[in-house]
Amino acid sequence: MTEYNDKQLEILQAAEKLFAEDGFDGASIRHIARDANVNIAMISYYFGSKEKLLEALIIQRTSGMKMQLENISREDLSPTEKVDRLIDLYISRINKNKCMYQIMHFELSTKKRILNMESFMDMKKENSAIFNKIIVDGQEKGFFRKDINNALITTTILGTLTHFHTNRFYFEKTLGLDTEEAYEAYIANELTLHIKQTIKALLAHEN
Amino acid sequence: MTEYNDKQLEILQAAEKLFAEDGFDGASIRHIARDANVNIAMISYYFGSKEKLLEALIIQRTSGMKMQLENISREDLSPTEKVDRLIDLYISRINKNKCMYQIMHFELSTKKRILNMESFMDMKKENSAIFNKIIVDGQEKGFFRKDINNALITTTILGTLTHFHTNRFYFEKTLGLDTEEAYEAYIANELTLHIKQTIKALLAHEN
DNA sequence: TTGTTTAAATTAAACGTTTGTTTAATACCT
DNA sequence: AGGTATTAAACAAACGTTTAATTTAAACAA
Repeated sequence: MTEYNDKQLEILQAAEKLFAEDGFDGASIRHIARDANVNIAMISYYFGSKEKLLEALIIQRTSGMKMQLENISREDLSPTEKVDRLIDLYISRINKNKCMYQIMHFELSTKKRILNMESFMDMKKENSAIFNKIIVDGQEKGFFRKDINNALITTTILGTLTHFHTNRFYFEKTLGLDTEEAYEAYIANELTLHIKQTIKALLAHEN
Repeated sequence: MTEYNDKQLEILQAAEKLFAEDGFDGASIRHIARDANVNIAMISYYFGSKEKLLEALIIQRTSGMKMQLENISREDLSPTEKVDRLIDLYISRINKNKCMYQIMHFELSTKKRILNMESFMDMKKENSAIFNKIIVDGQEKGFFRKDINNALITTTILGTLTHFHTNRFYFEKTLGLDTEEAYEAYIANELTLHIKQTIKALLAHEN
């Protein structure tokens, strides 16, 4: 893990906020520098370019996920409990890094961006492999049915979660989530429950 | 519905493609004009501004959904069959308007944009209401369980679908979807099946 | 504790592009 | 002739990046 000094960390933090709010193109170097209380030139000086700043940010924020997945995998829990824990992990992780995932979502949808795709995809593959191992284990032990598409389970979890966040404004209005607390609480309770219910219904045997 | 002449339609089409590829900020007026074979000034002349061009595009492309939903609602089908049809509709609609949904996803995640949010949300609410009516009908007739969060069902459908499209590059690599046809086929078969399976498992009684 | 040296940090200013939009002139068509 | 369509050119503003000069901080020698 690369070490960053205080100024660099401030730049990363300001960049995270502004990239998420305004998008990569919308957020200007000058704005980021102003928010981070540094000179514009410092960003090129430390990170080389705007693109490389984004790369550094993504690497910084996405590391550590693999270890957390492995911890769950190793714990002494039933497959069903493990799935619960997996969902909790995804939700808390996306909640904690809301901005980051907004940016990645943003960036992934533009075809042109280079964005060190290879290393990013490798990370995704590793995480998926651990997740898949847990599901297959549950299938072999007879807890989960086998006629399902394992590769798409995380897609449904992450998709539901991300779609909720992306349409935050809509849900705030229709569900009456006036405050930040109400919004967070809805995710922690209703949304979490819905995702667990959905995934477990899919995995459960039914003849 | 506003009537557009040939040139205006060409502009809208080029804008749709480029907004989706490069994002709103990333796509320049000059690029759009070049692709549409019109002078740069014509875009301001016809649509007023870049922002208003986006608004016109979204309104053009999102109209008609309500009617299709109502058609399904009115048909003489079992609640379970209706849900299947609803999912088919969402999938085909997003598939047909891939670019459009990419743009909207893009735009929804930036806080600043104005984007006629009110009328857009009204449309979403209307669509959700029709969807919800179908679910509630199925619940009252005893086909679906009642201890689920109806408001989040579309979130899971659309989220799964959108997340798959957003991470297209990842799935192409990991699932070996080399060609456009293979990608489309995977959506039409596996992904569609997965979503139907998931939603029906969630809705189904199990005691 | 001094003065000197050296590299890193920091700055203001300027660079060359590109941006969205407007203007003012011209072409087209009824 | 008269209104719409179309154009090339110009506009000011904002963009990411670089430069060259200055400050800061640490290392070292006397």
